[in-house]
Amino acid sequence: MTDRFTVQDIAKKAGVHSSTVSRALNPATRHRLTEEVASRIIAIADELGYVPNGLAASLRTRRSETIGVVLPDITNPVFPPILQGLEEALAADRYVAMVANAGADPERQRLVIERLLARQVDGLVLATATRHDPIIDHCLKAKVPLVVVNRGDVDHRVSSVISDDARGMRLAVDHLVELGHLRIGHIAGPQNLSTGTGRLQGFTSAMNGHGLEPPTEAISIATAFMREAGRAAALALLDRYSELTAVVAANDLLALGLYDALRERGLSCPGDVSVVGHNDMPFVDMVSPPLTTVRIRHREMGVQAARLLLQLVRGQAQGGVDVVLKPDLVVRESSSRPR
Amino acid sequence: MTDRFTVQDIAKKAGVHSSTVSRALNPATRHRLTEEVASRIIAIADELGYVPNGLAASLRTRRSETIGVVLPDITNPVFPPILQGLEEALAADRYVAMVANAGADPERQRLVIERLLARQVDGLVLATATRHDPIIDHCLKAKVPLVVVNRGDVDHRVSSVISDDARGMRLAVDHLVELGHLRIGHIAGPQNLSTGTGRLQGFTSAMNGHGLEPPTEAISIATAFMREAGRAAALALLDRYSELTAVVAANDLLALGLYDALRERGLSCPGDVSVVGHNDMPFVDMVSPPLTTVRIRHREMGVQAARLLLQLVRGQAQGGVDVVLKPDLVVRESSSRPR
DNA sequence: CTGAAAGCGCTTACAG
DNA sequence: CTGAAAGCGCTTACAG
Repeated sequence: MTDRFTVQDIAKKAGVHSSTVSRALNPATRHRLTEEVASRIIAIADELGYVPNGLAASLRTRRSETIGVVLPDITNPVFPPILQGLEEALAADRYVAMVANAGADPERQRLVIERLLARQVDGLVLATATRHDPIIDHCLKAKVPLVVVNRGDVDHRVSSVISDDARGMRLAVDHLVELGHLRIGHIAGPQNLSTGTGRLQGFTSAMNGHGLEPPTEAISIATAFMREAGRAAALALLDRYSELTAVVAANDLLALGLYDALRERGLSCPGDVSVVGHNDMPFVDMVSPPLTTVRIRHREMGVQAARLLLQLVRGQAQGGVDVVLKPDLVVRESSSRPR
Repeated sequence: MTDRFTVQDIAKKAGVHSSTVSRALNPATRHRLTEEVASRIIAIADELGYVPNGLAASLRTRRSETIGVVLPDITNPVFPPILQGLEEALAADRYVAMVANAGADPERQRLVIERLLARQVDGLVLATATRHDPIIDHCLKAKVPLVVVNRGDVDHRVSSVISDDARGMRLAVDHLVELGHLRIGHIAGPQNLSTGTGRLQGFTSAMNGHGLEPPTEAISIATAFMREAGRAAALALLDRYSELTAVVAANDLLALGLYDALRERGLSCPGDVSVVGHNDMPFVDMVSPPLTTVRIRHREMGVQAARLLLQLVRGQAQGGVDVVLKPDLVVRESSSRPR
């Protein structure tokens, strides 16, 4: 923020008033000026390399054209594509994203959101939402336009972009049942996240749809959507439900943790245990064996979230809208007929 | 940006002047007030849920406490850890990152940077820099504090945080030579990027250090640091230098493309060809075979970049400083003795 | 220790 | 079609 040129500088050079400069530089008001005056002003601005002070403009117009994005963990490979889609759709409307990695701690998340609000973001995208998140209440009270992405708000107080988890789990279970599996386990995600509960419910009802009733020991809940937590949950599962011939993991990271556990127990995949993941995150086609998984279009998720939010910001839409993306099954080599 | 409370509102409630409110709310000036007045003001601010307008403050103080981060492609797995480190170190100083995905097109990059400057970022982190990047001149002319990350500026006009590529390639080549390899190929990165040239030079001099002179056909230059470009460069390399027993790739994405090419040609790794990558990006320990690679501490890279930039912003340092990170070799299963 | 005033750089009703 | 004025919400020399 050094000594840049201002509308005043240009006004002086052009021999006009600063308000005229402002009108000339704004495409929407340019037509109200004499052609000659407008082009003279623009020429001078170009010559000086004038860069408008967006802060001053925002203070006056009360729009910052900035969106805050709150992530729990940017190194989780599902978020970069979401961010890519978000950023792309926002940029098309000259919006810019302020990205903050807030971790899983609600205290820290609240602080991060406070900072974004202090910077006058026009709206917020939360990828951190838990099922009944008090932070959502907080945002709602502050009347910030808000969209929740990847994870939904069970109370439907807010717009969200999520994947159809019931469908995703049905695809996974149908695939395994078609291959001949009957004793299928599930490594579930944390039950305070909608993706955790939604996929667990989806698993159970998909099993029921085939007349199968998974025993309680078939379900192992991981403490986090992370590889290490997946490994721990998988070890427990393998120990107490050793008859299983296949496992559906609530996401790919958990599936990779399951791979680790299988290796430790000397079990082969898919020989001893077939595995299906969820997300189709980058590079799971390269792991050994290449992972069969449910594909979610994360980039699209980001694009939709940006559109939803921009409509909210402009008052062109109401909150409480859910965009539900349709996932597909990608069959690779981690699933085969049971022994 | 709705009707929030302002210092005026608080001043009225407290029966003081707005400047007194400002002083009470700023920890650095609070001590100049009577204990009683200060705490009364703070209590009222808390009660109203007052959130200061950072835009107005920035306009006045000429510091936005915002840093612009320009990435070529956030879905490239090296960037999330860099971003994580950046964001973490910035947040510690109450700074926030505006992240823009600019792609590889210089025109678009320039536009993106212009937008960030218009929003009055206090500094810029560029992960997009080419070896002699005109955009760096542009930023220098605009006098924005600037740090280049991951890729260096060959002209040393600007501070950068990079990895010691000569050392990295030496580690890779030494490892292969120790295993008994003599005919080693190199899949190089684009030669307009410092990582492309630096690693190619590093490869050649490491080979020379062992009295080996790689023939011209041992080097294949990829058009981009991407898996598909790696595959294409690898196919060309395998065709024209079929005697090779090992390949060093300039990064892991290229190595994965090489894996694709080996599979297509019916060659095994490490049986027929040993492979060493560069970066140790997430999950290359899970691919088949687990990739031997040079580990760069990308998170640390982001942390250092943030520190360097913050010093620059505060005038506590000059530009033109290079922080060079020391990489290590991680031996996995893609490298073994030659047949 | 506190107040009153000025000003950061824009935009936009209001005149003419 | 253009100008003059006011104001967005802060902070900070300057008084007293």
